[in-house]
Amino acid sequence: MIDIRLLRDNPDAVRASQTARGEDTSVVDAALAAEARRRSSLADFESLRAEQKAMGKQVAQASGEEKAALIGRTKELADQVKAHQATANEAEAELDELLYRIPNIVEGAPAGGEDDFITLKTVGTPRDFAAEGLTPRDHLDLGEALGAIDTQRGAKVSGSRFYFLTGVGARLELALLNAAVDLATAAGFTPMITPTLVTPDTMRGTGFLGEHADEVYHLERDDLYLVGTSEVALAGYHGDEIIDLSAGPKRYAGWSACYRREAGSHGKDVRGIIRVHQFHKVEMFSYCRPEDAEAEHQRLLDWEEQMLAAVDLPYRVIDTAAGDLGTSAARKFDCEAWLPSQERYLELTSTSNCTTFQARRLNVRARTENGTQTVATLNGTLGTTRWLVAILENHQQADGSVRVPEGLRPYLGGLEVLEPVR
RNA sequence: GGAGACGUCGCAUAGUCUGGUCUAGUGCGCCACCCUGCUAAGGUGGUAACGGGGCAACCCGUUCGCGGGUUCAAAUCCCGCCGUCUCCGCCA
Repeated sequence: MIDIRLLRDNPDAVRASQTARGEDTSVVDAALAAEARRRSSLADFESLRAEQKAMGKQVAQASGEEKAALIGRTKELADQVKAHQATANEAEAELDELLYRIPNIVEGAPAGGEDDFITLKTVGTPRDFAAEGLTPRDHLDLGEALGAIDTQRGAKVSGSRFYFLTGVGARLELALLNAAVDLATAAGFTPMITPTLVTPDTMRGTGFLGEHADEVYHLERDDLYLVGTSEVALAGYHGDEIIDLSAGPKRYAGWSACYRREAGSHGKDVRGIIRVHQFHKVEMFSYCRPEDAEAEHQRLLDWEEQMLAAVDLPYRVIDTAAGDLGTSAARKFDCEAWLPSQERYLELTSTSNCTTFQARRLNVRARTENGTQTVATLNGTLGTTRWLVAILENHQQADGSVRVPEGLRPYLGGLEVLEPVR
């Protein structure tokens, strides 16, 4: 939720943000009008309520006929109070509904849609397979030969977009995620294993029940949602709290399964484990003061790049365009690794600066010199199942084996090469 | 699944039976000042959040787990929900 004061003081900034995202600006005026209605109706209610309370005190002290007369008068007042309270509540709900439809204010992201990103840098050079006289095999070919990935049985057991990681595949994922947890721990993050089922309030607070509600699994009988990322649980972690940021940002590294319905992506990335309904992820999450958020965003990006370096992948960093930002994000950087089999870049990490947007709805504040202040939240990826795709493809060798990147070897008992089993 | 107890301003607790004197008391902690040659102890005052108004001092409203209801008036009475704990049952 955006800051109502910003809307009031500088509606043009909100309009500009909406325009950059390619979204409707009329909601801004509607929200302004609702805010004015809320304030006036609230003022009406409050003055009546004050009067009622004052008279209540007289009633308490009076007795006999005097009391009966007073009660007669206060009855009428009580009805008025009730009516005005109802009006004020309606105005409040109306404003809330409108505010909820305004995504976070864009901060520095390029305007436009999905294709209008800016490439900030490119790191490493994609292998020249042609020069090596090789046609790169895709991750599923490799994974099946290594006995690492089984999508056939995944589909048999759970349907399309499900898979088994088997043998060395399972070990490789654990190695990657453990390396991510270790990197995060060394950087001062608190490792966390989080709930993957959350309440509607938690899900709504993180902004995932807006436009992207279709992406989220919902358990009807229990009214719980399966999270698409541990960001959800970590954002809710300090919900309704006043936290202490005097010693710097609070940083958590969440390890969890993630669930996505992938509605609307039929026919896209159907092969292998690029786009699946369930995967694992280590996610960085940071609570910090709003004035520190931009610098923290850079730090998260830096840790992501350290992780990519550890698995030795060529990648580029892009500054996502406004129209491609999530509801909660003010700015987003993605790291995309080169995918040899498709000769394109594939998103491996994504770090968002949500400024105060999530924290406002979740009611997370910090104490400052002048009272409390809504904090900023940020998140970023340190490792996911999808990384295996890029690791297998980029480190494949002519004989079908796969070189284990240096950074993962300690997590695989020193194993240097994954050998085909057939 | 069954039964019971509980949920109050950072923590602990009073208040709920018997609605108005609750502007929610007290202790601890914390902050400021005072006193005391150190330390300990003591004294005085302050110490929730959110919203609205005001240059400001300050004023008003909301919040006693959440949501409804009764009433002129609800921390207090009624209903529903959530959470915590204890016991029983069932299952691993």
